[in-house]
Amino acid sequence: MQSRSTGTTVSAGSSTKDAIRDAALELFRAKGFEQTSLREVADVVGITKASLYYHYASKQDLLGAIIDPIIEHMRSMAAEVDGIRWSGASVRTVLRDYLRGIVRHRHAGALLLRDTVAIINALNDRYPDWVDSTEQLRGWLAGPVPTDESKLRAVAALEVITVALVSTEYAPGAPDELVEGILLDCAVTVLDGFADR
Amino acid sequence: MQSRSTGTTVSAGSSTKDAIRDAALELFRAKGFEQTSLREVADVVGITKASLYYHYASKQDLLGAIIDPIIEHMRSMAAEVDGIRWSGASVRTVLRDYLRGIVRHRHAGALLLRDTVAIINALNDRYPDWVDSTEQLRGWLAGPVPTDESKLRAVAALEVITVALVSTEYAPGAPDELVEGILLDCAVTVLDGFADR
DNA sequence: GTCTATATACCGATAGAC
DNA sequence: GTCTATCGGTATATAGAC
Repeated sequence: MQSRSTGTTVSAGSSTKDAIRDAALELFRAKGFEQTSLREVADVVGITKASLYYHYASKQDLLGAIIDPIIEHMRSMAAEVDGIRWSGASVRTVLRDYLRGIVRHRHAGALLLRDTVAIINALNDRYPDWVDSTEQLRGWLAGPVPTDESKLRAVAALEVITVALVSTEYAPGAPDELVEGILLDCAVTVLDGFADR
Repeated sequence: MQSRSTGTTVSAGSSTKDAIRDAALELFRAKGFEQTSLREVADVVGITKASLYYHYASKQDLLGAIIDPIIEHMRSMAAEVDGIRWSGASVRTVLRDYLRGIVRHRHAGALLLRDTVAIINALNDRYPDWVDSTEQLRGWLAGPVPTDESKLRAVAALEVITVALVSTEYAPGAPDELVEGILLDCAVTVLDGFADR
């Protein structure tokens, strides 16, 4: 659909469309979605705003290209959890899988975490059931007989997971395996109320 | 500076200036700071946009009136921590005080948490050293000899504390004392790596 | 203190030439 | 696929009457 064409220097082996997406992610993360104009994105890429519209039909489309993968990950986790019996072991497995996906989509996740209001406002037409997904996962983690305490611990555990999104800022040298191990331990501990190692 | 004047019916025992601040906080929380226009705020209060500018010199001024108290709390915690020797007991005390302040400024805190990028962008002139404050608290919590693990655990512990900002959404019936007790336990546990109760 | 009216600027999006 | 030019809308902020 997109010919590799002649050896133009848009970006190392990447199309203009991808270059726009990458530049937008960087700017959205630094300045926020609403605070970033498409003119600024186009300037970074080296094209005009009108050219950008050739590749993306709207600003929401561009945001969708960035956010889609991590939203899909969250949605699939919520669906998967529906058929899993709650237990100490399955809780750890679910949190581990969730954490791994978060790490994989780290950059988009950091945007989603820090600019939640603007992004949800812009994309609640595209993802009408995203809030329900997060709610479902939270409810499952709180256990079959939720109490105020187990609900709060579930929220706290998910909050701990999100630290993976910004781990490179605070522990730049730590490899992903270490980050995943520590945060999974923290999240499980928060849910249980005591460590099980 | 602001005469109580005659008994006008601006709001129950409150000035117009306060009514503007309260309406703005509610709208900013629901729609985000940048997504909320001063015209909308003025409409809720029942005045025009021009009248609003009589009370607040700019949109940033209005945001500052909302955010100032919690920023000041964070700054004072960071300053206080500078003279405290790090220990298991002092860590718990600091986290408890921090958590109590967060609960006290819950509404402004929830705005700050969910619209971080927009708010920091709007107010980084007014609070040039706010990021340093949070960094200082985080560094102290990580202990006298920080490792990648202790740094990550410090970030995670502070992240757990922020759950207090949205606790009323997920555990509406829980009293503040219960919320504070649970979250303090979670945060301390995350920092230690095992419970100490 | 509140109003109407307006200045100024930028935004997202489109039209149409090349 | 990229450009120039522009439309329609809305935003913050101000001027000046009452």
